[in-house]
Amino acid sequence: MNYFLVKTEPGVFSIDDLQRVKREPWDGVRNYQARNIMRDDMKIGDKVLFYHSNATPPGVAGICKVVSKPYPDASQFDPNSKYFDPKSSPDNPKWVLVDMAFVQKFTRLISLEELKSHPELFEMRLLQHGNRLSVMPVKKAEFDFIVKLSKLNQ
DNA sequence: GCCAACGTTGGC
DNA sequence: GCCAACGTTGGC
Repeated sequence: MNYFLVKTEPGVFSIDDLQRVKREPWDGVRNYQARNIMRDDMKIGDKVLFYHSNATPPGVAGICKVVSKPYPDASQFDPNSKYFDPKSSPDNPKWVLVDMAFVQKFTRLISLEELKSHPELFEMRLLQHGNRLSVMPVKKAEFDFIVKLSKLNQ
């Protein structure tokens, strides 16, 4: 099993939204590196940290999991979507996604500040200065450590 | 709202 | 293929 982290702006789609709808196509990713990770590395059953970006504070809000194989992101073909890509076509889709399903909302948000305070997490891609990738791999040890943090009172 | 860090685009 | 201009991300 592999582990990952995905970013989302809670004003657009939050962990509460995922809990409500249970399952969601992870659409709108328009970065080749992030796409390749979804397409090539994510397998059904993989666990994913659900990160709230552009939030106050930003941080890991819970866990979701991969529940589909990669398939074309429908929003790329929709001229009314903000994710429309005129250079893509159904014959030759540029963008793929996987479906994510709700697993758990943490009882408390693990803020970016708190993540930065733990040497065990210093190597996380998320914490590297200037990192903007919205889909990234996470080490099992890092994943487990963050889950453990979520169970502490602070 | 600012700005650093990048990724993308397009002229040449 | 280079590279300047531009756009986006995301913390602060």
